[in-house]
Amino acid sequence: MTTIKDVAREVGVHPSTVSRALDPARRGRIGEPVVRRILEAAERLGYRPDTVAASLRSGRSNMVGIIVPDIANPVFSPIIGGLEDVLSARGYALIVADPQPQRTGADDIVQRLVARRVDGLVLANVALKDNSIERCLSWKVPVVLVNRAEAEARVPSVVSDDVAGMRLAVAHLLELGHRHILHLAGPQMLSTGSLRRRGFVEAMHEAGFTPADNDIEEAEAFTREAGRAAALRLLARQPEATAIVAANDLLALGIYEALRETGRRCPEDLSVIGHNDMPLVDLVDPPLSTIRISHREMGEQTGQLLLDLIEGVRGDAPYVVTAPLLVVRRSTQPPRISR
Amino acid sequence: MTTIKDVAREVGVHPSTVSRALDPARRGRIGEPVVRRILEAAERLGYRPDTVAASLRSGRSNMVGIIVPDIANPVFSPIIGGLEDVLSARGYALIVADPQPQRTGADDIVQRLVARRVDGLVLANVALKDNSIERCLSWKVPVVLVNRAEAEARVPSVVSDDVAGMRLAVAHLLELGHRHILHLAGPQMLSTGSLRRRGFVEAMHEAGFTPADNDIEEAEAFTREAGRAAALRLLARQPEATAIVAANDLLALGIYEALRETGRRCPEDLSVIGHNDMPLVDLVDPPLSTIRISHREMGEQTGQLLLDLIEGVRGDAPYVVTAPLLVVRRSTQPPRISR
DNA sequence: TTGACTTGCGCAATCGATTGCATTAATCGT
DNA sequence: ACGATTAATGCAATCGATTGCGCAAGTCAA
Repeated sequence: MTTIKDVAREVGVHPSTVSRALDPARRGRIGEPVVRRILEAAERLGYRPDTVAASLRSGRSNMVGIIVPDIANPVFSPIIGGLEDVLSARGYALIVADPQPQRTGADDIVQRLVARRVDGLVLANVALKDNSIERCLSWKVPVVLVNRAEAEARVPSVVSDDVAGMRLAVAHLLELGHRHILHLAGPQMLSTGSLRRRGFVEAMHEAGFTPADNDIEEAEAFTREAGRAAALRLLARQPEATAIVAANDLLALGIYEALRETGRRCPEDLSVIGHNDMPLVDLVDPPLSTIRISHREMGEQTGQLLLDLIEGVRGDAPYVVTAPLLVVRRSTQPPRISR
Repeated sequence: MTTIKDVAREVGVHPSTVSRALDPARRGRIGEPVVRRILEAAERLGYRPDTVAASLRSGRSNMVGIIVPDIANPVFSPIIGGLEDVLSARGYALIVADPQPQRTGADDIVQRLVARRVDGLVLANVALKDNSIERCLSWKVPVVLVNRAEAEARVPSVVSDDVAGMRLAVAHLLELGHRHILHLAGPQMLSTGSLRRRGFVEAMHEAGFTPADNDIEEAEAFTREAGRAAALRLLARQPEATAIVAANDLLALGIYEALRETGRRCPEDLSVIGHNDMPLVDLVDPPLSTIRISHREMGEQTGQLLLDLIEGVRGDAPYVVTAPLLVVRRSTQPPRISR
């Protein structure tokens, strides 16, 4: 491994000069011909700056960490992809950490990442209350939330506009002629779960309806199985309803299973609309109508925001919302002529 | 941030003593009571070792990098998940890098990761020939391939047993009574593409058949669209066939589309079997029979292997294959009574 | 010509932990 | 009881780059 000293010796200058010449930002203070010779020598010797040594002295590591509950989740993986994209374009590396609940708490992970001197942190773990945020705040490490909001907006976050999304879903069903619309909500301890529930209620209100508590059922997790179970409860309670809006595609697929089990058909007997537009939901039977969210774009926005924060471009804590899109497929249709 | 010096001063010993006391491996050389006092003080002061400083001196970073072509790909994300799992359990952090073809070559990424002093590298980029491997070899950084094999087995790799998988698929179709079986192959520049094609041919041979070149068509990418196009070509050429084994689930779904377009039905007119068992293929119409591969497990094995390599536990370059599993759903059934 | 700046670069400290070697104190064999 | 080990800890160099400060030469105005 050739170091900065080797280059310095080769050119006949002091290492510090090499350091400056190699940094485009400080290159200006060095004479033009010297810079050229240094660049040339560095190239020739195959010099690669040692990021670790640089971090130690400068305090910046050019690394950011992201904490996700499940890397393989189709919601989070595109977020990671988008994030990594903008990060690497600016020379940052991304460390992904997936807290194993049984092994170590999420805030221990924050510690570990901070010990690695990450310049910033992205929190994608969706639990509404956990103290990772406090940890970051107390350590003064730049942090942004993604796919998750915080009640007191102390830190910036990037989320989909759940109210707008729910508005789209409700408007679509209303337009088809549905009047009795249910909501299969996600876990209320999770950010998206509660946000979307609120979005649903608000959207219904705007349309002049007042959903009863009975019209909403909460699934215990964002899984097909939990969706199936909750749908069974909900349908037993409200057999007259003609449509359900689910807080998430997985829950919607759970509804499919519940319908099959109870001998109903989608969309003839019940319209179902999901949320997220995850891969392949256009191929299930029936193809799922849903609200499309560009998670990759959310990841990109998160990266931009975090980098701005790290590099001090902005001091405020913006709350970025990305616009959702209605995708109509075949799981929604007008209700049967009723009564 | 409290450093090792602070702890030393607090306890009244030399920093080096603290360093040793904190490392379980070298703790033995330090007196028991001193160790206790150091541990206690470290705890009380909230000491966190600075990983960066340690890396600089020791040369190890406790980080490994993984280079993947697409983080959001349902094949790779569970691999990353499994890998991260075993890595973090042993105190390693995982950097994921996703080479943007247009921006920077994959070997540039290798350089960047090496500059960060990663202790090891996982290559998941599937192109059969690229020189990342050479880079790693020349830099002597431990590397293992995952979901990809190399002709000359210079470096260890973890792959699914494609021959066994194809054997399962072929045996299943044979057992159902199919005799004219086609293969929709993946791109042959990709490791899985060529391995599975070979697997198919070999499995057919073992069963006493000799697939003609005409029975195999290569898709240009592992995507639904490429699968559809290739399936169209293949079906036009071999309208008499009763079954297709696809190199991958996405291709199988592409076949579904081609069938729909040409007015055939699956499984009545043609049986289709995929490969990977990616999420949700049990919900498409019809539910896809496929070969299940545990990508997460592959990721875990990769992690183990890499750590062993890094820590010098083993010097050989093992070639780990994981066993695939046949999952029968509804896209395969006995052929119509023919002739 | 001189004093005030500016420009270009060298000097040396520094970041925080690790580690080979040196040193002191305690233990042992005979 | 004394030299030889052994055990426990201190010392100081080191990893490779960054950076505040300082110095010398050059520039410019008066």
